[in-house]
Amino acid sequence: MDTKGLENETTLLHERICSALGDPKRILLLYVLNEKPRCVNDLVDCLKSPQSTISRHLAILREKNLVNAERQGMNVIYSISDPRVIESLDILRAILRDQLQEQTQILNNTL
Amino acid sequence: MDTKGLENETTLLHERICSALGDPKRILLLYVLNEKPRCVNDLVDCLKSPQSTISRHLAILREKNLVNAERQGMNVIYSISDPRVIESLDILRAILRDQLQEQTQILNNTL
DNA sequence: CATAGTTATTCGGATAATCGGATAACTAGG
DNA sequence: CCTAGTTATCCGATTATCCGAATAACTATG
Repeated sequence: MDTKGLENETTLLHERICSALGDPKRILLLYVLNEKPRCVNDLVDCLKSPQSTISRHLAILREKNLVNAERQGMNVIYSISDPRVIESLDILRAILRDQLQEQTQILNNTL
Repeated sequence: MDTKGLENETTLLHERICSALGDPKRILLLYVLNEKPRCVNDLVDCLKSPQSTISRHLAILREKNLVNAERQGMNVIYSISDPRVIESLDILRAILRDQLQEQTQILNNTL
């Protein structure tokens, strides 16, 4: 098999997208922003984390083009740039749900 | 909004699934295994990485229940346990493809 | 232009992830 | 049982990531 081309592509996929999903707060940010666009301060309130932390995570999501940042007066409004990211995460969420269900099933059978 | 429940879920999602996708070699492993089940040695040849590295990554994918391991004689055959992981990755790949296309588009317009 | 509000960046320290060689554990075959 | 082949784990070292306080940069308003 042509592992060469596939390897290049997966490396790129990781660098440009997956690495951004490698932190729980960034995943949460994406879901919160999926509800509606918000400014940084709102996100600070939502996630109850220091502003520098939020801003840094937003910078990473911005680098990967997963969110848009639009200045409105003093605020910068962040929004999801591609809803397919949520679609993708939702699939993983469904996998997790089934895994958990399977585990409790096994637990119930052994009792 | 109920950030509490969402936060718990995203934390779990990260711990149990997304963290496994946080390494380019593991992503590649998933795609290679998606073609067909393979034993560790085959994967070592495919990825051209030391056996200990491959085995460690496989252990992580196993922990997260993203791959199955089945002993067959001297070999351990690994396979994808849930094709939806690939489905999810393919969506991210599509996003990446569009991003790249958009970038080259911009590049062409400025020339 | 001084000030207050908002956001971005810098910084050092702490934690976690990854690597590959070495070794151990396991399995089949002679 | 001894050996060869396969896979898993251990280990130290390197590298990467994350954190939050402090600070800088930017924006509107008086």
